[in-house]
Amino acid sequence: MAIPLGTAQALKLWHDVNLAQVHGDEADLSLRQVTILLTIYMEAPPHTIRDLARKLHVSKPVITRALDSMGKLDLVARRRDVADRRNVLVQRTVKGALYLDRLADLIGASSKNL
Amino acid sequence: MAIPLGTAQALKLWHDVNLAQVHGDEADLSLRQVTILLTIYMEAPPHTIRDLARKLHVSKPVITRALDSMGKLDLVARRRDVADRRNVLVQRTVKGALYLDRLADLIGASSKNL
DNA sequence: TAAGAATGAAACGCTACCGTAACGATTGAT
DNA sequence: ATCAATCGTTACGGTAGCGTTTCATTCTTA
Repeated sequence: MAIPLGTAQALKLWHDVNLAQVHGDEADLSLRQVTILLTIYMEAPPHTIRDLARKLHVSKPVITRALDSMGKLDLVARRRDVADRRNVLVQRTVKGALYLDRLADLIGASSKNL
Repeated sequence: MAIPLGTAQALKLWHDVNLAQVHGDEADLSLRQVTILLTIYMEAPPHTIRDLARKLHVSKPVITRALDSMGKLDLVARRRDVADRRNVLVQRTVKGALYLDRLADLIGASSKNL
């Protein structure tokens, strides 16, 4: 982006995207959940519960529960680490990728009419 | 903004802002709540519960409860309409304006390092 | 191999949100 | 003057999130 967003533009962008999310039929995730989802998809694996908790400065149960919820929605998947069976590796799914694609589209589209 | 956001940029922006929100000590509002707050501050008054509900495509109790929560935080204020005492006019507050200022700053700052 | 550390999950109590339905207050119409 | 319509709120039952603490499993190391 060439020009950083001014106050009014930033708020309009935020408003438009949020409004579309509220309108839409998508499951609307909590702030923490989206952040976790984005971290999983934007940073390089492997992602363990502990790593995610540390990155987001939240407790491990927060991550576990968020993965429970998003797992039910097929947005992420869990897998035991075969090397160290204490670890759980969080993995991406097709539905999760699609979800973020749509989110990105929404942001991109909203950014066009500022 | 001169150049609309690409997929990776959009998601990075979203991630960074959300992460800052999760880290921060601010009360993190729900998706609906922020949307309501933004609507109140960006669109011209008067704002009634019914209008807000219609704009966001949600039921009136959702608005009432969101105003309850945000009212406790002094982010918005309620006032009876003197002309038609059935109506409640939703009004802005200093704290609400500051909250959105900080949000806008966050978005603006994040938009700089894309 | 036995003791300890580390990991993720489960349990517990709490708070808060949602959708639907019912309600009191106020206004407008007949 | 009533009766119906409108407005916002409250009540109810249900779901889901949070923080903290506790637990079972697995690995490490002494």
